[in-house]
Amino acid sequence: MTLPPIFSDSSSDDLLAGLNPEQARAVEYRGPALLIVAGAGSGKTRVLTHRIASLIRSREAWPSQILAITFTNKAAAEMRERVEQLLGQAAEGMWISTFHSACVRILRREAERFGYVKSFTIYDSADSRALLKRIIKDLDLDHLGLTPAGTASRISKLKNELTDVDAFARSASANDPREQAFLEVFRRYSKELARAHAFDFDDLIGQVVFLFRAFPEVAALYQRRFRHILVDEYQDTNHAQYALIRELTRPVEPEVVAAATFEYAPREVAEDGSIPGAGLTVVGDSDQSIYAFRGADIRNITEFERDYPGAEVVMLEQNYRSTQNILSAANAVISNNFDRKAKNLWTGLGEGEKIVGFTGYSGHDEARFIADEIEDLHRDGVGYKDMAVFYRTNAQTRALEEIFIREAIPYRVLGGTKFYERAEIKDAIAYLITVANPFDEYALRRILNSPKRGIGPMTEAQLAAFAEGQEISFRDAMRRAAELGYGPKVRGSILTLSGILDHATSMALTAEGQKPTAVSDILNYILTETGYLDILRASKDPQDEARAENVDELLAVTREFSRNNPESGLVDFLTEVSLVAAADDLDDTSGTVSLMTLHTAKGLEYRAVFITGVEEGLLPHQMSADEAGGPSEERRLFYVGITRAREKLFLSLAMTRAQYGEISVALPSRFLQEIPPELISWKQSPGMVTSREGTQPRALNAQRGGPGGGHGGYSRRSNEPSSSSVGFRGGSSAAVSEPASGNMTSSLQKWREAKRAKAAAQRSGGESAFPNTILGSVQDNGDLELAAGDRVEHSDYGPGVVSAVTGVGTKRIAHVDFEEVGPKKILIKIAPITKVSTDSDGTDSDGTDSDGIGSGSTEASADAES
DNA sequence: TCGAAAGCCATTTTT
DNA sequence: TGGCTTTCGA
Repeated sequence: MTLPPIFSDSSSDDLLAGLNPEQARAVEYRGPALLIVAGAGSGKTRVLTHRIASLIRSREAWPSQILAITFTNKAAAEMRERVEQLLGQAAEGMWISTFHSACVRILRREAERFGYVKSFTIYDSADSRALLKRIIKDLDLDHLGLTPAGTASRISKLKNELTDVDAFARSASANDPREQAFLEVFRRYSKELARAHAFDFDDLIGQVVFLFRAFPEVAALYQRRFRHILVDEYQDTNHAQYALIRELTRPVEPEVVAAATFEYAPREVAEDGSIPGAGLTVVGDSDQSIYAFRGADIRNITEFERDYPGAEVVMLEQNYRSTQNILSAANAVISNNFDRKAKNLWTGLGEGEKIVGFTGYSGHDEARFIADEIEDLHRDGVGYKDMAVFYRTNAQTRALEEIFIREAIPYRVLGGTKFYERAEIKDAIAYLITVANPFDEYALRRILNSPKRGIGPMTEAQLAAFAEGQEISFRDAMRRAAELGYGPKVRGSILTLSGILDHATSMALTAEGQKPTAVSDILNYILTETGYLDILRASKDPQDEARAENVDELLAVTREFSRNNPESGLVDFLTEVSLVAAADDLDDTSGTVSLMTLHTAKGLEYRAVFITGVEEGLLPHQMSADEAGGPSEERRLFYVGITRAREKLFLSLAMTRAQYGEISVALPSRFLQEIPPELISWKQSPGMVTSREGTQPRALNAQRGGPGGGHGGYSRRSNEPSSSSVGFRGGSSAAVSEPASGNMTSSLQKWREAKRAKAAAQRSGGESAFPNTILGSVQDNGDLELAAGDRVEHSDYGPGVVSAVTGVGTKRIAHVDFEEVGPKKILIKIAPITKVSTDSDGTDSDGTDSDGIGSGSTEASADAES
């Protein structure tokens, strides 16, 4: 690689070139602790990489004395690359990785100190949950409201606080049966993990902290090694991670220095014989803290100056990413969080285009809008890879994907149902784990009968009992299956599998100094010998074909891995696989639109960003409503989403959304109203979609008839001038339980009156007829029963007679002949209608089943998803 | 032991 | 809506 001359200059000046004064200070400051408060898009990665390069170039640290912690592996790789670019050489020996990867590295080295094999298994959350499920079932404790997910999250929280079982047992109240039941599960869980030589995600951090505390001489190895520690996204660290950093930056006591034998040349030793603690740099932005649910403690960053007295603080407030309009929206939104330190991002990039808003009738409608805009942008020269679509929940991808496929828009979903979560992939991985870590009985049991080889639950239980009785491992029990008096078929199955595993294990063994066997060879051997692939391929289940392809894909992944890391073997592969993050499989060269959750979006940026589902109940999410700090965190999440956009930002929502096969109705998010209206140009505003009045506001996403009936805390703002000037707050409530019996003439008059009033209001309102506020709301008719002959009144179309009803459940569609506008089809559940009278003389409908396609008269609100 | 059918249930974000 | 578990029959 040829570098411009400036990069080979040994002076540090070029590292400051192009930086603003604050950034430069953050690069140059030398002292024990530095906090960089980096607003969104303020160039923190640049500052961090330049700082590392500066430390190395000035000889204040060797690359191997640098530890940089990032949030994802991708960010780590990128940072490494950028530092190497700055230095013009490979900066070998730098540890740039995530918390989890760094801890695994330490644990693998030190595992044997506390009785674990080096090849311990890493349990992801799904594995943990599966284990807990089993334990709860075994202990027969599910009646006390103990769910796998619930206990998993509670255990995770405890571990994040560095509370292990014993510590918890001390504080648990002895006379609360539920507490005791949980303790029992927790204890068993810890025991099973240890037995399987496995760590869960939280252990990876916590165990390192315990290790350091229990073995000061081990801690000293790392305290001595790392002279500078840099932590990115510090606002999302939890207590365990905080403690880990504290341990790593602790000075090494003189007596430990004296007693230790270090394998590297010692770092400088102070006069008193100690080794000073490492310098710490943390970077973060409390406005972007979005992982409190996972135990992140915002105080780690807000109280940094207290934790590290004398720490220098640098504020980066100039944004280099977004246009002013986008930034103003972001600032306006986040300023609604009361408990934050004021901070104002500014940009020199100019005003830019307005934010585009869109309100769809349904999730599909919204998706179609997005697809159209993406195509427009693409025609205007914006590459697909420069666009991203964000959503709050993974379930929202479905509608988007359907449209994207139909419109042939290349896209890629990050995270979500991950490749490694598929059953066939988990099976294959379980085989590899069984080979790597013979203690992991759960992996072994998973593949015992997969592919089907006639070893059912009965046989499995017998083997387990035999193993326990003989005090041997499950694996040994399999080897001695002949002693169990099975029929020839079962015995043969067990022994064959056992033999395959033994051989695979011998393949994986590598002599000292020898290159490890390629993972692909091991996997290929297993898949061939067990017939796993052949059986999938021969299956008549059409899904098995896809499964076989997935397994092939995994084989390709292993080959790729061996090619890229010829020095790495089976265990390294398994480690990498367990620690992939959603954002890691982002490929910048892919040329596809990226779809991801708002959480995954953190740290990324795109020229054009679509934030979808900006609705009450979704963003902010329902679940966050009664969590302490929940609404604030949701707002930060929205803020993170907004600030990912460089040039174009689209905010969209849907008035109805298919959820669990039901259609539910939503209100626009409160966050929308926090954005100054002049920043948004609505292609279709909520007001345009719900341009009707006189219906009961009702947030369908809120629990119907639920406690409080508070509609998810949404405070309606329909008393604002724009909507009250409509002047029609009709008494025609949507309370369908009391069908208004009325005479037609007067209701028609009333309707015309209302229509005039509304039109007048819109004329006088001009542009602001569709401001960024919410007019009315979508009506929910619940289970309104309609039949042919019924008279209804529609707030836009006026009175009409039902000619037929088709569809079922929430998707029932009424075919109505309106007096004013003729025949229309409307979705009963959400149409702004009221039943006026029931068909009394049994008028039968004609053309009962004329389908809506092609008739062109299907009202938009009937455009519901199926 | 296994497959199909039927009910049931949950649905936030993730290293 | 669909993924998952349970149930039932072979």
